[in-house]
Amino acid sequence: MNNNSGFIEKLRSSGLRPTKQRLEICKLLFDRKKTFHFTIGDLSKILKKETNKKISLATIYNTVHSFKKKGYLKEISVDREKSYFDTNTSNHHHFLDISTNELIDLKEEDVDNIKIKKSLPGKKIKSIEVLVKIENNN
Amino acid sequence: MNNNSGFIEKLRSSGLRPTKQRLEICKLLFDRKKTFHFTIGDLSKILKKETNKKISLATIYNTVHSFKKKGYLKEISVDREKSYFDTNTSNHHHFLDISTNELIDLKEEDVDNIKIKKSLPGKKIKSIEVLVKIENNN
DNA sequence: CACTACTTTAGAATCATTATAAATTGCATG
DNA sequence: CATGCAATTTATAATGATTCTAAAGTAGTG
Ligand SMILES: [Mn+2]
Ligand SMILES: [Mn+2]
Ligand SMILES: [Zn+2]
Ligand SMILES: [Zn+2]
Repeated sequence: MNNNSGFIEKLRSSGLRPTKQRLEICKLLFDRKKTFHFTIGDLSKILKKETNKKISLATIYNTVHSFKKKGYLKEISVDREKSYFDTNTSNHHHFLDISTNELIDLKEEDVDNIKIKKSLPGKKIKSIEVLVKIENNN
Repeated sequence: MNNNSGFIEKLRSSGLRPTKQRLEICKLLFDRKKTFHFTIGDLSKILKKETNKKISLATIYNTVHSFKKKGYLKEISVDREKSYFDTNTSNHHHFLDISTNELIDLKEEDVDNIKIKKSLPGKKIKSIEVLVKIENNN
């Protein structure tokens, strides 16, 4: 979908220099068809396996955080001891499979539109997200 | 609502000895009309202020975790860097005020019943919870 | 009172994340 | 393409919330 020079453009256009570390991480994160949900620990392991060049852990943290700041990643909090990042940055709902700890996107059409009948004075709604915890049958 | 001897009963009946530390924490957590959402840091501060006896931090952690295990508290993950506990242990929805970092319960009638139209083979739904992020108008 | 298991506690250990500061790299400029 | 500078990477140290440890204290039982 996105080729290497696509990523170079993307990074440049948001004021990030296209270093080889960032490009490596871009390829891993964004060169796929389905949403990718990961923790920084996951990402670090995958980078170790799938890459010959070694990227320092500090750089992985730095990169994920700058991608988040630029809006290329979204952080999802579903469990105290795991912080997930999501390549799908739109507002969307999730299954959380508590048997495997896996996050799965729900599509627009999988969930009825949600109406919140309460409002608080001086406050407006910024986002509405549903988390559906699932587990193995029996 | 719940008096001291009520708490003693409650603790005994779930196999927890009613120590003065636990009773102190019970009074603070459960002797109120509205749901209480707190972090362990919050709780620790409040205990320091509102109590003359000093309860060690380890005990606060121990107590909150055993109350959670016994089903008297529920843990809510809405932000990586804060883990909230909730005295409302039912499945329910929340506002999260991102201007103040405050969690607010939504009542049953505040949110339409949610239908999930997708299902995964071999998996069943355990809970459905909505998080509505709100912020100050302008 | 005496016994035992449970609980509390101070302090140490852990571990994910962040900070630091020196070395390296991208890139603009001439 | 050589130079200069800011951005970036990196190894390492620091941080801080949580958990662990093991010793001292306490509740319940008879
Ligand atoms: Mn958890
Ligand atoms: Mn956050
Ligand atoms: Zn997602
Ligand atoms: Zn609540």
